[in-house]
Amino acid sequence: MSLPQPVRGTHDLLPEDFRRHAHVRDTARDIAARFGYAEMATPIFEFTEVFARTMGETSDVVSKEMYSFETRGGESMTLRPEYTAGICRSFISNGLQQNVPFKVFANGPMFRYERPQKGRQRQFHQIDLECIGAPEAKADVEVIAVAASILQTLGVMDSCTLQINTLGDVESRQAYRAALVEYFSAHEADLSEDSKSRLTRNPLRILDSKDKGDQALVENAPVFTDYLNEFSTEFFAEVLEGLDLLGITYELNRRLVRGLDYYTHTAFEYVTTELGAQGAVIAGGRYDGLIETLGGKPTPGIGWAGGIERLALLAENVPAIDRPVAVIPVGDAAIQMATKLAHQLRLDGISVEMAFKGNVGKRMKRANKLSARAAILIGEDELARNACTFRDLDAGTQEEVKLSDLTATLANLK
RNA sequence: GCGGAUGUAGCUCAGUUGGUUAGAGCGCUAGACUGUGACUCUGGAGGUCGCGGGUUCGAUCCCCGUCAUUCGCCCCA
Repeated sequence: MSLPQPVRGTHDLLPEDFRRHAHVRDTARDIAARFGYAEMATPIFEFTEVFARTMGETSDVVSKEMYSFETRGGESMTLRPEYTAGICRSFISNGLQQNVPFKVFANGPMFRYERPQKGRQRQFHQIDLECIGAPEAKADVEVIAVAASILQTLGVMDSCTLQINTLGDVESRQAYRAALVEYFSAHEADLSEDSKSRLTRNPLRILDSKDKGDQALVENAPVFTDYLNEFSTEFFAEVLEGLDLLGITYELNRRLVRGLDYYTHTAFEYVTTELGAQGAVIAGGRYDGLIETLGGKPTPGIGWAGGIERLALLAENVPAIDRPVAVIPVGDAAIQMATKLAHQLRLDGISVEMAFKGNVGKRMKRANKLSARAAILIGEDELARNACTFRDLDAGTQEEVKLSDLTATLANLK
C-alpha cells in the first residue's frame, strides 16, 4: 500500500472528525463571548525570537520542539507552538495598552516537533483565552471560570479535575528556586539523570518527577509556601476565595509546575485520566513578566490554552448532523420540476437532498442513508394536481400535499 | 530523543508450525422490487498480507532495515 501518507503526527479532519472539532471550538467561542472575550487571530508563524524569548531558551518547547525555518532574507521564523506569545506580541505591535483589560479568545493550529501519541500530534489545534492588563485576582478567577464553563458544556467535567498552584511573584519564585538548587545540588549524585539536567534547566520540575529516588529526596526538600512573600500568599488566597464563591472545585497541587519560564502566581491545569499520559486538556496561568520580556511596558496577563483534539476525544454531546429533506422525482418528466422545487426550498432555508441520478428505489435508499427526515416525491400524477407525495420517513406514513401547503407541512415536521 | 508493542480488503479482525486460487463480519455495488427506504434473499467488485532488502527451491509468515500507529519516559494541549 504505497499510497501517499500524511506527514507524521499530522491528521486529516474528515467531515465526521471535523464536526466534533468544530463543536469544541464553537462551544468555547460562544462561552468566551458571554464573558466578554472577543475572537481574534494572529499569524501562524512569527519571528523565532518571539517564542524563544518568552518561553525560555531552556524550555523543551524551544530547545527541541520548534518548527523553525529561514526566510530567503536569512531571518529565522517559527511555526507557532502556542498562542500566548503571538497574542502578546500583537498586543504590543498594535499599541493596545489603552484597551486593557484586553480580553480575547483565539483558536487555530499549533506545531510542535514531538513524538506523536494519542492526544499528542505535531500539528494540533488549540483554543486559547487571554486577559491582558488585569493585575487583579478576579481576572484569574474569571479566566478559570470560562474554562470550567466550557468543560461543563462539553460534558467532560466529570472526568476532569482542576489542579491549581501558585508560583509566586518573581521575587518569591527566585528565592525558592535558589533554595531548591542548593538543596538538590547537595544530593546531586542521588538524582535521576532526568533530574540532574532539570537542576540547571528547571529545578522546580524535580518536584514533579516520577522517579522513586527523586520522590524520596523531594520529601525533605524546601517547601514553596515558606518562600512565598506576603503579597503572593494573599494574592493566591484571593484567587481561591473567588473560585469558592463560584462553586468551582479544585485540588491544591503544590507540585504543579509549568514548563514555560513566563509563568508567575497562579498556575492551573484541568486534567483527565482518560487520555493516558496526556492528561492536560486546558492549562494556563498568570504571566506578569511576559509583555515586558517582549519589549512592551510592564503589563500583567493571564490566560490558558486547551487542546481541541483532546477535548474532542472526550466531548459527549456533539450535536447530530442536520437532517435533510429528500426531493425525489418519479420518472424523467418530473426531474425539472423537482430540481426547481429543491432549489426553492433551499432558498427558503431548508436543507434539501436531491440525488443526481437513480430510480425511486435508489433515491429512497440514499435518503435513508443520509437520515433524511422526509421524502417529497413528485411524479406525473402529482404534477397534474400541483401536489407532491409527502412521506414521513420516521413514521413511514405518507399523504398527498398541495405544493402551496408544502412550507407549512415542513414547518410542522420539527 | 529513549524503551516496549503492533502493521492482512474502505472499517473491525481471523489465518498460514514457510508450500498450489489469503478468509469472515460490516460497508460498497448489482439484482429480486423499472412510483417508495430502514428487514430479508442472491450475485459482484475490492488485498503485490505497510515498504525495502536478506535467508530459502519457495516468504504474508523467519531475519535485518525503514515508515507509520500505539503504550510508557521526557515534556505538554
